[in-house]
Amino acid sequence: MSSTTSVAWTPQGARSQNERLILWLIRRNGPMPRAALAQATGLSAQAVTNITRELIAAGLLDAGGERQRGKVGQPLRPLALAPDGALFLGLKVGRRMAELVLVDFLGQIRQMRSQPYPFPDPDRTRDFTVAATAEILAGLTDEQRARLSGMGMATPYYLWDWGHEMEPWRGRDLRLELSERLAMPVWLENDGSCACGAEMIFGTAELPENFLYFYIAHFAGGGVVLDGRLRHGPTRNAGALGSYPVPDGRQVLDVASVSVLESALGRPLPLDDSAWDLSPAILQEWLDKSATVLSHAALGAVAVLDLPLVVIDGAMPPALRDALVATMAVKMAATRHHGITLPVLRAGTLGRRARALGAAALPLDEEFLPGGTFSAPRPVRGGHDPRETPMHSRGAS
Amino acid sequence: MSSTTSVAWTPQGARSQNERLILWLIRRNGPMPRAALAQATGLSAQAVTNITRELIAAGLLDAGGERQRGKVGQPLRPLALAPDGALFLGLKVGRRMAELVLVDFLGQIRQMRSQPYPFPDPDRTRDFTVAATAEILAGLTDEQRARLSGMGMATPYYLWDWGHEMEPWRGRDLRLELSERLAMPVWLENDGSCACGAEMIFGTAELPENFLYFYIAHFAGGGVVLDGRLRHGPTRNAGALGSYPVPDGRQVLDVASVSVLESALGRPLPLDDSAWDLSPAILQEWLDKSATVLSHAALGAVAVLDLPLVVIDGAMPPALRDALVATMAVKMAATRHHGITLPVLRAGTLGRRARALGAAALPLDEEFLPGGTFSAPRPVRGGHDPRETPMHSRGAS
DNA sequence: ATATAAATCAACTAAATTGATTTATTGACA
DNA sequence: TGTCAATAAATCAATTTAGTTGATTTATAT
Repeated sequence: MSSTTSVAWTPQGARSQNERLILWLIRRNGPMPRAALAQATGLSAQAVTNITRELIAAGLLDAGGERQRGKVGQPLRPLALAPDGALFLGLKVGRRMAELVLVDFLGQIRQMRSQPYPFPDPDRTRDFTVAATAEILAGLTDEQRARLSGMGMATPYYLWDWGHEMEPWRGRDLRLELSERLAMPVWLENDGSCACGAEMIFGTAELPENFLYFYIAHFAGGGVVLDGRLRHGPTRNAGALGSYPVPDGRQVLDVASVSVLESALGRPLPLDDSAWDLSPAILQEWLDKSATVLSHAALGAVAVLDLPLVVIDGAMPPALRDALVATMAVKMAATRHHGITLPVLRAGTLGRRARALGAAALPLDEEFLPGGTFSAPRPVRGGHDPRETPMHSRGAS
Repeated sequence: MSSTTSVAWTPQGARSQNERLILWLIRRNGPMPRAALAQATGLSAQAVTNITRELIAAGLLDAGGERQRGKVGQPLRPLALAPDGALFLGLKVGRRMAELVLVDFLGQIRQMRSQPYPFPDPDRTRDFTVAATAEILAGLTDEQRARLSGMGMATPYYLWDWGHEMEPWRGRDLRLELSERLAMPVWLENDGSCACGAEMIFGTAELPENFLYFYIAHFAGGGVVLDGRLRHGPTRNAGALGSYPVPDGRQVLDVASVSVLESALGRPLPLDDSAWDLSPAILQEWLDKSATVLSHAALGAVAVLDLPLVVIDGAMPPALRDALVATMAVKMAATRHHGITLPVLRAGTLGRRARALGAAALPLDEEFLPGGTFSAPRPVRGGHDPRETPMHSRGAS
């Protein structure tokens, strides 16, 4: 017998859920008139009127858009997300650089601060974050500060396993420390899953309900999306694609990561979007081996989960990412795959920015997305669960 | 942007959902008093009173159980599932035998018919099913016939790929044919997923919310359970563990199946629960190789999905199944698994009966389980979705 | 006899629904 | 070109579903 810890439905819980659903539909499709929302949700026109009235009063939706005429009947009045409806901070802690971004309700980056380092250190990362946050907050109006939902953090898990310099991370709870210093709720999620979440929420391409996502940076990671929801798993370790076992007793991370390429090269690669100067032989060998293990992992995931799409993104020049996708397609077709349908392969749309954007999406998810779209953990501060508070109780602006 | 086709919540939809939740809790925990149900669901005692009153009137719950005294206060009056609340037919079509069972609301097998064959043929399977169903129906009262929810079918997918004798299955829709001949709704699901669903719904061991399930019979298959729900995937091919790619360019089904063991042996093995007479050398080699590929697949699934448990069951003597579990545990620990927590391994509790029981659970899921627990497809007959009809509209018996 | 806890009764509330009404447009016709 | 019916969006008013809360009844242990 399996234990399903479902929770009962109540009329009281419905409103908040339906508010989130409407915001999500507009985020996905762009500005929508109320009639289209009624159709998409299955709710009555009246219910949509009631819900959107409150969302407009709360400053989350904007009804001021151009009326759409042309068809018979009253013209459509599209409702758009209000860019200033909420603001979010996103912190990415990487192997060689930390990055803090301020993102608005539409996913536009409004501010950005970064700090490169030879290796990440918890104390210095905390100090950088506190200082950079203070700087950013100083530039906001009172109204904007009141609408800051919180901060999300994206870091690789098990950092301390990656070298003795990273040992200080063991046992540290930077999320808690930041939440106390900054006096705001802070969420934490694996960087690969964050990148995947960013692609779902802010990415520019249409995505199916189910797909696998690889993110290749200094480390290799990723995420799994099922039924439109990013999975995190019981111990928040789902999408640990770097740990996926591949032939020869190795794992994906032993082969397909930028750190492997840097080792072969004997020098570090640029941290910005400038071109990578690589010898063709080294590049080809890395591409070949990486594509082999990644396609092996992709096929395994497809056998287990029946996924129609695999997205590949990473902190690398777009041309290299596209070459990796192309090589994977060849390798995958050449592997025995009786009984499974080969997935479509596609490059991601966010590249280097994906992790910080995904971090910022953690508080957005918690407050504004329908149940578990991005599956964020509970925040540190406060005993109350924001999911239980309807958005209109934020009050009109 | 990912597309989430969520549906809005309404007070009207809540009742049916909460009825299912309460039935599920009692199915899982055994007879429960109303107070415990209120606690488990988060609903008020009054709401539980209202819901259970209707479920009792509909003949699905039985309040006649012994009062539990011993604690201070009014004694507990446990509510139990009514065995005759609903009946279900389950059809398993295997490589060497078809089996039809009649199962009651508690999961007890009340009737069973079987037909062995050298290989399955759609016409003969259909005729057997129609005849056996008529026989079973003839033995029921009118009341019982009215409470028959429908039939579920468990078959391997892509049967026609397994030999030219199975070619007639290509393009056949036996589900539709049976639904028309029997004038009842018929559901279809992969046999490995059915076995997994049976373990969830009728199994006797406590299971976590997330686990992987292997079912080793003539073919190898399985299922994945996430958040207490069996996944089927966009094209109903999730849990295709037989197609999982393993080292040496092979797949799980090339190594870990009873058909491989029969080939090595040069003769078929018994279809009932009698002991298997195997040479130790052949057995050991099969165990060794099978355990290797299964543990490889299990580790991959754990990397992607963060699963704490792997269940292994199959159509084989329990001792052999247990030996397979033990061998897998050794292999898995010996594989490199940096960054992942090894799952617990455990044998299933249903063995040979799992597939037919799981087939019968398909209509049960559709009508009585909370949303998508077993993720059954929609039935063939009728335009209406039984999920939208509250159970008490079935009327009192 | 009293405290305790289960279960129910009665009254109230949240958030939908349905049906009638208002509003702004297109397209037909004088 | 001006007027009016048809159309469809959006809103208003009343109703329904299915919860909740607080008071009451009931059966037990101490």
